[in-house]
Amino acid sequence: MHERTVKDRIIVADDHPVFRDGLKRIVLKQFPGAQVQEAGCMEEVLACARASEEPPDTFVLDLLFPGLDSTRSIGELRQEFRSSSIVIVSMVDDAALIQDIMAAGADGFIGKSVSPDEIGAALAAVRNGEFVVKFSPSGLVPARHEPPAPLEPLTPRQRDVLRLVADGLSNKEIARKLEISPFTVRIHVSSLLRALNVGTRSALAAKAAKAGL
Amino acid sequence: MHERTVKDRIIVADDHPVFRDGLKRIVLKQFPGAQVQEAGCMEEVLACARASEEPPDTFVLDLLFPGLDSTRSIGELRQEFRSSSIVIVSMVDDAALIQDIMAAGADGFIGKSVSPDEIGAALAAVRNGEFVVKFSPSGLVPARHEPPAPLEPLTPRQRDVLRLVADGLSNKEIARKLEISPFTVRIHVSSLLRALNVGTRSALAAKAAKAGL
DNA sequence: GGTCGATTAGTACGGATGGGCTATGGGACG
DNA sequence: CGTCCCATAGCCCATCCGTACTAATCGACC
Repeated sequence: MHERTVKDRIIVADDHPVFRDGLKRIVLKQFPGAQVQEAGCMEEVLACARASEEPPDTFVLDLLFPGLDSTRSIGELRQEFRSSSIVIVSMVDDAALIQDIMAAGADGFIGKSVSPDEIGAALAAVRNGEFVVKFSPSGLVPARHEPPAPLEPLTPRQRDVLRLVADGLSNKEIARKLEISPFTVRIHVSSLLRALNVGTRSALAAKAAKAGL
Repeated sequence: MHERTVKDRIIVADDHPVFRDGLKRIVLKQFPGAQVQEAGCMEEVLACARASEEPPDTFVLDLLFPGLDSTRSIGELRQEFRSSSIVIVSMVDDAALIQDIMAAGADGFIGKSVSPDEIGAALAAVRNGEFVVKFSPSGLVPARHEPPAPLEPLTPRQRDVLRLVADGLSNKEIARKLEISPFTVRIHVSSLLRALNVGTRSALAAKAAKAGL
């Protein structure tokens, strides 16, 4: 199928220059004579790919926009360049996302946490007709994102009070600011202590501060 | 102040090998004779940093875990290595996050989308004593450094107490933990209130939490 | 209409907090 | 040796904090 063993054309796309450089070096090490073209966005990728009569041999693409747009772009790329290899390199290693990407027509998925040598090997494998999914199963980048969550079940007034507690104001000061009675402020503070499951006003303040107010 | 012009020690940390390689190359290009050590996680960073008698000259750190944990780690690093430069390199360029990071004691913030040359220039600027924040392709913003020095003049014992205050512990509990008298704890708390120029224990907790303690 | 939750307001009480004061011992620096 | 800073410990006292209990108003929901 591929007679052209002399000069591979490989497009490397990543919006982060440093990473793009790194990927280019990996590719060149793996395919010494290859013609590597760089792109910083999807438009550049398409422009590069269409610039030549012959389709590129391999796309090495960062997940520019982690989301549904990506799978869509991959699908379109697969439509237009049926014989090219498409390898996605990405920070996130969410199993569902990977499945979507492979289903969209990618030939390989490689996590950025994988070492350069392994990335090179994976590229070679894909170039060889294999389908490769390779990322860190350990849990180095589980992309956890819970900080903005714990303030959800609070009532609007509770959030008002919490903000001011986090500023270090006393109940009396908070009362003046909100134009309510200090007694009422205490009610809210007490309910906040229960709601956030802490025992002191200071823990409340710390928790609020850490959660981004 | 720095007589050691011959051999800088620079620690480059990023959990993504490819990016780490790229950063290392940038650093070596900017500081040709430098001794560059690589780390893939915070533990390795600390191990490297403590391995030598002399503190490292510069830390170049990826935001390993985008979130509050990072500011905390930075704060601790700043505590332990007062004279080192700390430069954070990160994908995200959220203004609030950057402010938190600088407040936690970093000397510079650089987005990964910035070109290698500009990253090198920024590192040189920081090495030169400047504070640099650089992310959007637009420009270089020298950071002001009055507010970002909140925890510097504290005594070790004050920091001990502050950490526990930020956890929401009462004076009595802190006394038990530190095995000192509650009266003594109050002394430290009072001094902290004056030192950090706040009026309440809660403001203390919030400030400590924001500063990454 | 009845019930529930959110918000408001109050009283009473025990414990925690923070300022001001004094005092001792150990290092560091000159 | 004197001085300064840090850490320790204690006392007095005014204030603040948090809980418990009661109670009124309002809107939502059944």
